[in-house]
Amino acid sequence: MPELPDVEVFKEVVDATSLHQAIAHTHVRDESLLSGTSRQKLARAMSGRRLESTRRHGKHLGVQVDESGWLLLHFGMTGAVESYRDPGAEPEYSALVIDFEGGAHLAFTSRRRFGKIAWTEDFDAFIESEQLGPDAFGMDLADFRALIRASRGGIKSLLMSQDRIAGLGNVYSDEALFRARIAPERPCEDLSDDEIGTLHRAMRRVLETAIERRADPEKMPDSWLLPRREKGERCPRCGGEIEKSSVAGRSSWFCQSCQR
DNA sequence: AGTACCACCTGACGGC
DNA sequence: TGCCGTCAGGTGGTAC
Repeated sequence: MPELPDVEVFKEVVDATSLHQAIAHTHVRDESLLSGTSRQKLARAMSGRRLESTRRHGKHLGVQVDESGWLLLHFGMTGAVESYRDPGAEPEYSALVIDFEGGAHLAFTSRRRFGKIAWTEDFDAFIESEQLGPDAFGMDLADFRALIRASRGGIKSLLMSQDRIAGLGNVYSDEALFRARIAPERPCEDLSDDEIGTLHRAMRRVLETAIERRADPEKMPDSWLLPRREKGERCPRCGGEIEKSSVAGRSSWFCQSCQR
């Protein structure tokens, strides 16, 4: 689930609920998610300190812990952050729980356990070491055009390549392509400058709208593809049948007649 | 460089 | 009801 809009919403949750309170305890519930750090290291880095700010890059969320460093969260295919006050309300599948003085709690969950928890002293260096491309939102048209012009493969495959452009996953790359009326398997080199411009605008619009609507699939506009990713569904534009095929190893949904 | 396939892990859903 | 196969919005390794 968590692509750029979802992670942006998680960032807002942390910002609204969990900053500037002293950390009483950090509980690592699932050690297997720790990457390059340990239970002891995390506890030492975090206890008594405060969460000061957050940053998002693509699908990664960074939470700054005083001057000491950054807690880095990646959500995999299932995962979320949740804030709550009643200790009995700890969510199922929590992998990391932070207790604050004053009674609030923040949980990072990972149902399928594809999530990742890391620690770094330098956020930008971490992003670089993960070989992530620029954040999809930070790419202006010139950057975006240069990226596509430098690529050979299919456009959807490129949009999902986190090392080239970070943040889009299967669903929102399908959505941007649907909006721009471009077929997912179109080779990058075939796209006209106009199409690249249209796709850039479509991508930004899709991400903005999804964030505004709290990344909740139920709340996406009727004109979108997202509510119709199912066999037998019809295109909201032309009424044609929405099709599914395997593109870049994932299930892609698209309209054969609108998208070229 | 780009892609295809498998693996990781757990749960939901449809078919029988 | 219950079992089984299939699929799920991410990523990493490997092989071509």
